[in-house]
Amino acid sequence: MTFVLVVDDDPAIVRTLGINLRARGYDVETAADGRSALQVVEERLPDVVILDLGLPDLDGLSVLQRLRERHALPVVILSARHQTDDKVEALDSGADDYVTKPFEMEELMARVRAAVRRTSAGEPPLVVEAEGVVLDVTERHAERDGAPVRLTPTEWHLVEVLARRAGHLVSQQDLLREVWGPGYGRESHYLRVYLAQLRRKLEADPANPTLFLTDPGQGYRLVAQRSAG
Amino acid sequence: MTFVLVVDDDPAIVRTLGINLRARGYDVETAADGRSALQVVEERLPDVVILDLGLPDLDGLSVLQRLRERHALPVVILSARHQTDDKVEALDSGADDYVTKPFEMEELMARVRAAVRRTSAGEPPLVVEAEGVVLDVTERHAERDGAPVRLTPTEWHLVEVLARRAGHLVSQQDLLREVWGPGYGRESHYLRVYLAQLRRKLEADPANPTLFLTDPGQGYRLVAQRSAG
DNA sequence: CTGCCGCGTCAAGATCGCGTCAAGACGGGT
DNA sequence: ACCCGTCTTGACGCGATCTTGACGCGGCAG
Repeated sequence: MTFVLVVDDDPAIVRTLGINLRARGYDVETAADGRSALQVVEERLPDVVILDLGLPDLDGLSVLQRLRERHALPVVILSARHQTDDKVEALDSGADDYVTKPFEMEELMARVRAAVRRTSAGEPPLVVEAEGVVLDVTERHAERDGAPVRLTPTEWHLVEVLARRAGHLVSQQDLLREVWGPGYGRESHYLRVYLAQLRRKLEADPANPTLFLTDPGQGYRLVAQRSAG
Repeated sequence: MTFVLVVDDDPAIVRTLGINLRARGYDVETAADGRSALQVVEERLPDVVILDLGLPDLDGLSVLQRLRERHALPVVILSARHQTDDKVEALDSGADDYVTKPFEMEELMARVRAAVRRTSAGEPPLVVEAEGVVLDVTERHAERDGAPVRLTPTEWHLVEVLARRAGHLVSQQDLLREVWGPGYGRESHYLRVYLAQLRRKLEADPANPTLFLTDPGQGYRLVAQRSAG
């Protein structure tokens, strides 16, 4: 999923943008000042940044430059300043686009799409590993002792949810809701069937699982470590 | 030297842009209609195109689309139409930027600089190769065992998205969104038809594909290596 | 000791997704 | 206006996958 960082000190704008972006299937994080924006970039490396120039702490331009020093990710400037000089300076500082407030939501969305399309970063790899078993979730590739193992779509979906919280307990309800959709939550039946299949395919001894553990009455956990992709 | 193609039917604009661009060290060619614009692109392959939407012969949008069918070069739209819908449509058709007339010369220059910077810094020519099949995405030239193969615009678009992540899984949703535009994502139908066509044209044995692989329920992947352009 | 509940297992029928083919719609070029 | 290539849409068969039901086991509480 494409991950957008929205940086603006106006809560109303942050909110509207958040709603619209999420409605279009983006994952959204927000920041109200330059400092936290840079922090989010370091921690979560967005696919695209929408950046307001008028921030309380740092000048928007210096945020842009700091950002450009370390990352190539696309930046769309969103600013109340409509002077030509401002636009030129921002664009020459590395901005990919410059939109003035007030703005049309649809246009901004289209410009964000264009910016993302150009770089098309793709998803960050998610790989977990334990006891000779490798689960590359983004590539949908599984191995046991070096031999490839085929998993079905639903099995992958389940593995994905468990792998995201590798090592931690995931409740049955959460699993059902994430894999089968909202409206599910009581069908623990499904989980039993699929966990059995996953164990049969991946565990050394399916009867005594060490990878996919059951917390009776609670949920399941995947005992594995995230490894570099 | 950076080579700019200016397409506009208004001689005054062409002239002003020409002067300003040349003063900044660009090599400039002009065209007054869509037909000659496409011709120049074929012959001299500009680094960037400034394209007016209101042309006498062809719709500016179709020029853009035709251009996109064969080349990845950046296009900055310059248009009198300032409706949001027009902008959205152009940007989603592959435009890199959209500037409305009347425009500030300095701003346009900055946007052109930004467009050039992005692509020149960005992607090298994209050529993938495997099992006697060569796919030159930037040049839009395909070969199987030395014999040229014709691909349609949509087929190329699909190949381009797959080739960009050669060897990696690309989800059905990503493919649909990138090729058919945002708003698509559930029409896996299209993919089946087009993948079948690509296999028929490129695979040694279309019934047992080795190039365009299916991950059932997930997406497709192109098994090929990037080679020098 | 006994009944109940949640878990794991297995198997069978229903359903879904993929590949294939072909007909109609669309649009550009002449 | 017509022709051609391309894109969209529908139908079909087949194999893989999902759902569903039944059963046994073991822990726990009464």
